[in-house]
Amino acid sequence: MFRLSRGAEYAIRGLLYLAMQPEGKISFIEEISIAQEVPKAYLAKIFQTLGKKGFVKSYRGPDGGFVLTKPASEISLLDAIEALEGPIHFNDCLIHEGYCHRDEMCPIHDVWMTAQKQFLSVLTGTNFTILAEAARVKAAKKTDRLKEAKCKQN
Amino acid sequence: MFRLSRGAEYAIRGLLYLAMQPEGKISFIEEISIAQEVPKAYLAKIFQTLGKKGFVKSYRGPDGGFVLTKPASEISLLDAIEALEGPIHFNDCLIHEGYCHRDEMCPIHDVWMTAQKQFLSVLTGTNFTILAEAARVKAAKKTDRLKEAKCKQN
DNA sequence: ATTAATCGGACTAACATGGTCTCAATTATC
DNA sequence: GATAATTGAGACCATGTTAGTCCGATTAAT
Ligand code: SF4
Ligand code: SF4
Repeated sequence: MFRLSRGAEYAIRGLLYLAMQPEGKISFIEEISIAQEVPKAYLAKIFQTLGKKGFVKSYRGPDGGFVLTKPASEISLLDAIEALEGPIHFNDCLIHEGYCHRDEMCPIHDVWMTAQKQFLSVLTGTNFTILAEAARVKAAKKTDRLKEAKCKQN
Repeated sequence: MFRLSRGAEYAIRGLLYLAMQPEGKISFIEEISIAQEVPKAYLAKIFQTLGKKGFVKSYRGPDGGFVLTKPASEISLLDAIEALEGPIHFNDCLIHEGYCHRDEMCPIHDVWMTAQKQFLSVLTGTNFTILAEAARVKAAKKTDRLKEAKCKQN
């Protein structure tokens, strides 16, 4: 179906939130879920798998929560997605050479290969510092637009 | 899940088969299903939707079967896939501008946009004459390899 | 009439998705 | 030490999608 799962989408939003916090600040699930508009219970489950995969560290008890375990620059968008969805293969024949016995005579195989390669390179080329920075820029632009609109009203 | 559905895979194989036949030759389901290793009954259903979408024309009765309605060069890989799976959107926010109200402040949105654009351009850039030609080249190479191997044995 | 093919749709089993809910464990604070 | 806030683990569930099968109706060539 070529569509990002909801779970992965939420994982990305969650990690992005952490990446935008001051270094080392502990954020708890409710805070993230409200800011990023993700169902709290679901987000909690997602962060558990994110924890198991080693992207976040958790603290229990009051004032507990989550922080990133690595610098945001070392977590790519692909990492986040694959943590939730598992490895990406556009078609079965891309799981490994010879998985589909038709691949050596199949002209479609190669198309999938290049398509997937390009796709993955976009996702690996984007990490969470880039995203956090882009978010700040976009937010600034948005407030600019709002100010401008207000100006015109007067 | 970012994976091609079985149905679309079969549709592509079926269309490729038709594209490789001499112009205007009628092929029937069983023939295609054997050549392309697709479950016959399933392929039959797939060809019905392919018919409704206007890619193939059908003839009933004995000696009936299917032919392409347009030149193979005018059917892109994307056409084939979307005929079976419906339109492709990597993420909900790509359905249309504003579908996700976060898109104007979301840094991830733009990444999906470029990723999807690239992906679609690969699929639209590949049509069934290209594929048919590539198939012939690959087949030739394969028989070459076999001959070579036989040579070495002696 | 027989036969070979598509047409149309009902039906199914298995799996994936997108959650919720509950209870247990941990820990800061009073 | 009691309380409260937080994560941890996992059972549970409703719904939708996938990948088919199967059957009876229709069409047309012989
Ligand atoms: S695209 Fe070709 S190689 Fe890949 S699964 Fe389909 S038939 Fe096999
Ligand atoms: S990527 Fe951003 S804009 Fe797209 S659906 Fe997720 S939050 Fe919305």
